[in-house]
Amino acid sequence: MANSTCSDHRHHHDSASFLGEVEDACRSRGLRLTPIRRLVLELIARAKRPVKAYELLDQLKDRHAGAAPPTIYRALEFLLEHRFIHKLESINAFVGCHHPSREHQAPFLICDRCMATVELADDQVASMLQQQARELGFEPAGQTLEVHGVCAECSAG
Amino acid sequence: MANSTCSDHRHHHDSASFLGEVEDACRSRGLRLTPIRRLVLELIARAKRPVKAYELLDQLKDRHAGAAPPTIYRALEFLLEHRFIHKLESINAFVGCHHPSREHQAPFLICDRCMATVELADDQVASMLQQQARELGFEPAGQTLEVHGVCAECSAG
DNA sequence: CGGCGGGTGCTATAGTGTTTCATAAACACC
DNA sequence: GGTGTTTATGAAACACTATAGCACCCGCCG
Repeated sequence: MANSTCSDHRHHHDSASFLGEVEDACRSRGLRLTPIRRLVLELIARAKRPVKAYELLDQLKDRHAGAAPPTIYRALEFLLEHRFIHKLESINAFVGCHHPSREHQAPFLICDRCMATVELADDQVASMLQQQARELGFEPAGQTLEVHGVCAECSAG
Repeated sequence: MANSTCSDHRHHHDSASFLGEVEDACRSRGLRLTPIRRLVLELIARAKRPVKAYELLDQLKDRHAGAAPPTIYRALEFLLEHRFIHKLESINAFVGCHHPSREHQAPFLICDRCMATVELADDQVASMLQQQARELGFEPAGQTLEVHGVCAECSAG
């Protein structure tokens, strides 16, 4: 399973267009996509799989000597805050957001064999959870929806 | 919000009955609920909130000198494997399972202010996700469903 | 007896994330 | 342009989360 399964709606399939989209978003929202942040985003965008913070750090060091854990975590914090990337909490890794234009809390499928992931386009699940939460007087702010299992390619091969 | 919101179906509300349920389950399934495992389960059951591994370790040390990280993690592994507890991946903490008898992948509400949690009884969300996954050829094995936000009590007070 | 398997004790280490404080760059305003 | 404020970065140390590896013990079974 590649990191792109659906072709029924527009979202970036290459890192270049993703970078461009984020740049535009930052310009129009007045956000500062500093060199470090851009580099980190680029590393995430280029990876075909979720990437871990210290992997990013190692790669970042090549292009930015002196990078330390806070360097990476600050960049990740920024990118997360503005929803340019997602954190997969169950594996402590980060992926680019495939629909950065829309507000969303997308569910992820995570293959435990090859670590490939798919971000589902579905909103329904998140809405249902929000509604259930509100019925209990709980004001929802964010969700983590992650399905582990084995992807088509891995179970075939 | 207390750690018990629904009254519409049976589940344990006190740690004693929970412990009993788990003991029964272990007896009938031939599992070894060793003293350490039982202690850890008891600590989790007594807590009103999700508990972190090293909190458990500190508490365990009082009753079991020489306990070290592996001690705790082994016990947790056992309890997770047999679904007597859940791990909340987004906060690295553990809670007792409120419906240990049924197979389930329950969604959790997690209050970011007071850290209280609710395990929803709902199956629908998990089923929907499973179905969506299967339609993509993905064989689901387990889910992490966690909603963060602010609970009724915290937004009132 | 002897060996196997699961559980435990213990040390060390890997992996993940944060605090702290000092410095520097960008921005807002007069 | 200067000044004050906010925001980003550099750097070291630290805190938290989790696992590896190996020795040992004990119960079980042939």
